Amino acid sequence: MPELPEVETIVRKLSEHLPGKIIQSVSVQHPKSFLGSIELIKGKQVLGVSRRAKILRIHLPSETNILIHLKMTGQLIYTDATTRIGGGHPTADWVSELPSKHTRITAELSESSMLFFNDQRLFGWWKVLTDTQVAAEFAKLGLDIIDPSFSAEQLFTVFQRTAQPVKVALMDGSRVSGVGNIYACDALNLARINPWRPAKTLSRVESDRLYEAAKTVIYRGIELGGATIDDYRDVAGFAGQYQEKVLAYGREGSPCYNCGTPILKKKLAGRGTYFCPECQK
DNA sequence: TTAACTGTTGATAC
DNA sequence: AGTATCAACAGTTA
Repeated sequence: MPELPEVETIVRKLSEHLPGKIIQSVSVQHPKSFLGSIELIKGKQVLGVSRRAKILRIHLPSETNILIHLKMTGQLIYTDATTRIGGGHPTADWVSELPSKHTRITAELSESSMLFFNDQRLFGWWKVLTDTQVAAEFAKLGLDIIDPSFSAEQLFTVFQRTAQPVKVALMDGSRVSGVGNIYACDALNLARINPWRPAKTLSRVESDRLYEAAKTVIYRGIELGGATIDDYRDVAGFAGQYQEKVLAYGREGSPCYNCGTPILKKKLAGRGTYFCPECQK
């Protein structure tokens, strides 16, 4: 899925629509997708929507929350009365056909609005948790790479502590959150660092360069509404734009923007890794 | 036809 | 403890 920019794009849109709405009913089409009690969220009014790492959080009263992870193929699609009238909230054509074969959860909200959770591969989930339980979940995560309280210093410390390839360390959510495969490949290309370099061999200068590069590509991803390689869609069902601006990811054989050398694709820790053999030595 | 691939991350086994 | 591999699943591509 959806890495940090994709989830952030969804959070920003849902924040315009959901607060104030009442969850009138929730129907679960696939039991594996929903953990916890529907009764705890039914009739509750949405207070807000936020994000930590790649996890979306719907805040409800009484210290109750819905955490949502889209994993590889999850989608959250929002519709309301203005969607159908064709007013201020246009949606992709296929959205009117929902629920679809891949719709796993359907929530009916007040004011004729709906929230659909589609997830082809069934890795994603909704969990109903208390504030305390949410805090426990989040405690396992490293800070977001774009969190203002994260720093170049902290990233360097993360790298110093492991001999794993720097790409693996960068993508390890228990150390630092939000960087998935697409943005990791692009950040390393922008910083001109080889993905296989043992993390602890990076100099402070290189680590800082990677930190800035990662933030650059992630902010670019947010500005462009995320990357749609295959399944990711925004809440209205439309594709993002970052895939058209990728630096390395998916660009096998195309010239590196740094030096013109064709981008290679190899496997690193089981993940497709795109890099430039010349400037990312 | 079959095998390998896919944006995630937890569990498991060294 | 740290790290590498696999598995969850369905669909697409080679």
